[in-house]
Formats: sequence, C-alpha cells, structure tokens
Amino acid sequence: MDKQTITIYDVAREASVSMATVSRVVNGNANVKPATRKKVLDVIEKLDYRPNAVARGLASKKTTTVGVIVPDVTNMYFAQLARGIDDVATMYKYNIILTNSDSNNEKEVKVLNTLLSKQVDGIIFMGNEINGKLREEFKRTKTPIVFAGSVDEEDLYARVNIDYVAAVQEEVKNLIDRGNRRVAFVCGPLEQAINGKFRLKGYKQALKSAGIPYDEKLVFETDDTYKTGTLLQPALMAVNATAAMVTDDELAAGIMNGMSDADVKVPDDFEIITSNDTKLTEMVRPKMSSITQPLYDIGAVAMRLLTKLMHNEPVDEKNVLLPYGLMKRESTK
Amino acid sequence: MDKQTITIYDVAREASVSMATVSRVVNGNANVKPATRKKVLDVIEKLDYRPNAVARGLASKKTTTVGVIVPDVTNMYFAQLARGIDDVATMYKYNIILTNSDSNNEKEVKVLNTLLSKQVDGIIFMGNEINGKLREEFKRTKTPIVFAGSVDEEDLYARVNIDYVAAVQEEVKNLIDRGNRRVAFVCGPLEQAINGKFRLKGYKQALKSAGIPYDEKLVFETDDTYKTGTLLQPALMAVNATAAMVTDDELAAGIMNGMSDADVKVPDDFEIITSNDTKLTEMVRPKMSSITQPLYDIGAVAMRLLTKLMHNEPVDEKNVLLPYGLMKRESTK
DNA sequence: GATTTAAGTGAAAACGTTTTCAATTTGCTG
DNA sequence: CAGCAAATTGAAAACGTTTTCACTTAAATC
Repeated sequence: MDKQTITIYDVAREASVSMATVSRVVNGNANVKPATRKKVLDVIEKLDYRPNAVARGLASKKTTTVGVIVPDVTNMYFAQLARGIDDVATMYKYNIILTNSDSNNEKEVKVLNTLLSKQVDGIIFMGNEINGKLREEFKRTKTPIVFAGSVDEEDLYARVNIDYVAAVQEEVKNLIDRGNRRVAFVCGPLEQAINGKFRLKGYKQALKSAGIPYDEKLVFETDDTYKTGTLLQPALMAVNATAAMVTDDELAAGIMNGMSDADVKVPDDFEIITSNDTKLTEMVRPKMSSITQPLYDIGAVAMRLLTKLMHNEPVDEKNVLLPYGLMKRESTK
Repeated sequence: MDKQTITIYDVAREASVSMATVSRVVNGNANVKPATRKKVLDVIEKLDYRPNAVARGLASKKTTTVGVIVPDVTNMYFAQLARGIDDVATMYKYNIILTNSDSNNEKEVKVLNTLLSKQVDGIIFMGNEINGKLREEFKRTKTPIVFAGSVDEEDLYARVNIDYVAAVQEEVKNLIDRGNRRVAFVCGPLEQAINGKFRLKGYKQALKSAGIPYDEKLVFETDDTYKTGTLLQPALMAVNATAAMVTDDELAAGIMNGMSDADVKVPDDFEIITSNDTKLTEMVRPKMSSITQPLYDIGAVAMRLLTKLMHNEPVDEKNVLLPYGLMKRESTK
C-alpha cells in the first residue's frame, strides 16, 4: 500500500531544477536548454520516474482516454469495430474504456454517466436505439461523441456507417431479379432505427420497384442471435419464402444451418444474404453471401473522427458513409 | 472548453456545509446526520453535481479502473473472456481499459506501462509467453495482476485456467482408443507455454500411455488463424494423420473446412477435436467436438479474484483450475 | 558597450477530491 | 444540571501534475 512513488518533485530536487522544468521536458516542450533537458532526462532514468496520468488528467483536464459503449463484444461485428477503434486510438495515444451495454437502455445511460464522471475525452457509441433518456444525456454533455455503425435519425451526432438503405435495396433487388417473389426480411429489433427505418426502407423500396406488394408476414423481427436463427425454418417455409435478407451474420448462420438441418438446400431451395461480412461468413458451409462493410474501418474512421472532434479540428462531414459492396459466396445463386 | 463544472465546493456552499460533509454523503459515509444528508442530497440534485472521478482518483489513490491486456478481441475466445471480465467488473463498480497486444511482446510491455501510469487498480493479462522484459515489468509493480486463460510456468501470479495437460491427454487418449494411431497435434506458437509446455505435454503423455512413439512430424506449429487452418490438409495427409487435436477453434474450423473442400470426410476419414468451445463450434458443419472450457467464467472468476487482490482480501488458491469437459459433436466418431 | 529581444527558468496557484484531526454538538447517566 | 462519551462537523493538508506569469540570463543589434 505504502508504495513510495517517485514524483515529479523528487526528480526536480535530484536534478536541482523546478517542477516546471521537469514537466516541460516530460512533455517535450521546446523551451528547455539542451543541457538541462539531458540532466533531467538522466535523473528520470535513474529514478525510474513515471508520470502519474491521474494527476496529469486533473491538472490538464485531459485524460487521453475515450469511452466505448458496445452492445456486446462477443458479437464479431462489434468486436471487429472495437478492434479498429482501439488500433487508431493507440495510434493517437488514447486508451479505451470498453463497456458492454446489451443494448439495454438503462445500462447505456448508466455507463455513459460513469464514463463522463471518469472524464473521458470522448465517446464512441454503438447501438441503434437512442431513446428519450439516453438522447437527453447525450445532449447535455459537451464531451464529443461519435456513433460507429449506428445511425442517428436526428442527424445531430457525428457517425460513420454505410448506406444501409441502398445496400439492402440493391441486394433485395438482386434476389428478386433472380426470380424470388417471396423474399423474407429477417432482422433485429425494429425499434432500432438501423432496422426499422433504414434497412426495412431499402427492403420496401426494392419490392416497390419490382411491383411486388409489401407483405408484413415476410418480415421477421428477432433478437439477432444464432439460436433464434436455427428455429426459424418452419416459419419461413410457412409463408412460402424462397429467400431471406438477414441483418446479422450469426442470425443468418443460424437460419442457414436450420435450413440445412431440415434438408432445405441453400442456395438451391432457399437463398440467404447477410449483412455484416464478419469472418463468420467464410467459416460456415455454404459460405454466406453478404453485403460487405469495412468493419474494421468503420471503427477506425470513427475513432479518427473523434480525435478531430477532441482536438477541435474542423470536420467536413459529420455523417460519414463508407463504401459497401456485395460478396457473392455460396448462399445465393 | 470552458465548461463550467459544478464542483463539490459549489455544493458545499449552496448547502452551507463543508466540502468534507458533501464528500461524506457522496461516499455514503454513515457519520452524517440524516437531516444534513437530505439537505446535501437535495442540493446535489438541484445543481446536478457529478463527482469528478479523476480528482477522486488522485486524492484516494484508487481509480476503480482495471487494465485488461488481450491478444485480440476479435478472437471469440478472448471476446468471451473479456465479456466475463467486464460483467463482474461492472458488478464491483470497476471499469475496464481494454487493449489489444497481438501477443506482441513489445506492445505488451508498452501497454502495461501506460496502464500503470494511468494508475489502474489491477490488471488482467491474457497471453501466454511471459518473456524476460515483460516478466520484469510484472515483477516491479505492486499493482495486482491476474492471468486469465493464461498459464504462468513460474507459479508467481494468480491465474485462472483449466487443466490443459489433463484435458488434452484425455481427448487424445479417446482419439487413440477409437483406433487413431496417427494423431496430429495442431497448435499455436510453441513458445507460448500453454502450447509448448502444457498441451503438448498432455499430448505426449497420451501417446506414451498408449505405447505410441512420439513423432515430431505430427506436430504442427501454426499461428492460430482460420486461414492457416484451411491450408493444412495436404500436410496433414502427407504424414498420414487420421485425426487432429487442435488448440484453437478458428484454426480447427479452418482445418475442417479445408478437409471438406478436399473431399476428406469429417469425421469418417479424419477426426477433429478442438479446444475452446466458443460459439463457433456450433456454427460450422459438421459441428466440432471440443474440450469445453467455461470461457465466460474464466474471465468472471479472474476478475473476481482480482477484486480480492485489490481489496487485500485473502485468496485461498492463486492457481485456480476450473472444470473442463468434453462436448461430443460431429467432428469425432 | 548599452540596449533590446528572445530563451530559459522557477514560484506558486490551480485542478477537484479525500482524509486527518480537532472542534463542536448532542445525548446520556447519575 | 454537571460530566462524559458518542455523533457530527469543518479547516486544511494532502494527492502529483500543468500552467501562468514574472524574472533571469543569454544572444543579438547598433
């Protein structure tokens, strides 16, 4: 407990300079005579002095730490985003406080507040349902926030995404063009804007363009889990769907395996296209065709954007859309 | 920038008490008259005061933050551990600074030092090669450290694992008993003690018990990636292996898919057993048989152990071994 | 060599808490 | 109602930095 810590004051005394000077050399301030700098550096080395980041944070009001709120790191989609975030954070000398929210609103609010109390310099938020309470909390803080892979209907916050509407529309169109008249839309909670307002919109637009009436029975609102996917086959068959546009890879994998287990051949009897292009798409058999998103980059760009915000640099566009694509694998014809 | 923050002093003035009293009510200290407590609480509410955790950390020398060093969150094995850690950390009011090391020694040392400079109250380390420099750094800090899913040959640090030797031995024995005379051992870097000293030992012991001579050609040292796994089929066939004990699920999935793509039937022509029992084992086809490890629990128990260390509570056993098992799925006969 | 300017340095005041210690109140006991 | 212990409170000193401002010193100019 009584660890005798070496402070800046010890260094100052030992090098017979003032704390201010030590602080200057530690922070690479130019206004120090080379000779003094060397002297101080030597003492630092000798005493093995390590600046205390907490004290530094209090004095400078910068913690070089950012908060990252994620639904669940255990989901590859978010894990890959998180990795992108951490890598560029490290690049800019920031660290990340990572917290799992389970997309639970109460937890999100709570964790946001503890992050703010810890004086993080910025926040990256993932999660797509920004309801009243949470939005309020977002609004009252001056700490920069950016959303990663998460939409903001109100267009208030910086964020980086792909064009979900266009991507889904395009792929559903492809499905239709290949002869599928009954394309299911299997998604996570519709309350989440990314599903309910964006992807669903793309789905509807594709139907409309093809002159196919929208049939509510074809949309399946789920919880985005593998398990749920495996149980969906009977329901999908019951509505005569011949293809599905799925919004999550684990969910899609579940559906696909459920189909295979029920002897429904993918893609011959049922086509599946998924949305996140995580590693998983390559690991399952058949490999899943997917909308491609630069997951790592979404995280990386979001973090980069956040550094700009934190340093008061101008940002040209706060709604960043990264390019998407289609990776045709084996779950579509 | 000039965000007018409400400090404890503002609250004290407004409630006409001293800072000390405010501090007491904020920290739930019992020695406050109920009436004063209420008065202070009201002012806190009214002013919307939020304690500054950085100042608090400086004064109390506790940051309620722990550092977590992980090779790569993008690997499900670690993601699941991390999730366990975060959940119990939250339970005990801690937050987690998560950093990816890529098992790179230089990065590990660097990140450890920045975590220490940030005055984390404890550290959870994942990674299995504790070489000179890193070990040195570990030794010189008084900050509690626990290893999660990571062995320590020197038996110095608290850690939570399963009995890798026994688990591997048991499963290799099963493979042999089923008639496999040529069982390959496919692992990550042998430099890492968990592979080179523990699992390999179990493998050798199983061979020995069965009177099968150890053949170096049957051990494949890899980098634990899916991609590498997919390329291994020819080499495995070349040495006439009929089964493989694999140390990582993604790697195993790669091998299995490589086999299937080369028309080698799993498990009829080649049996595979993997080691981590991540979600992935259920998603691939055939589903992979695996040594089961309570991944989430390893993380959770590690964090729980760390809280004890941080609070100077006695710990009965610093080398915690959680139970393992075997989940027979479809990649073994 | 006197004067001006720039470079280098230090003293001390923040930063927003916790914590120690002493002082004051309060509640009991007899 | 004196006397004492217990319960409440406040003043002020940490905690380990950064940062401002004024002061020296060294260099540059004429």
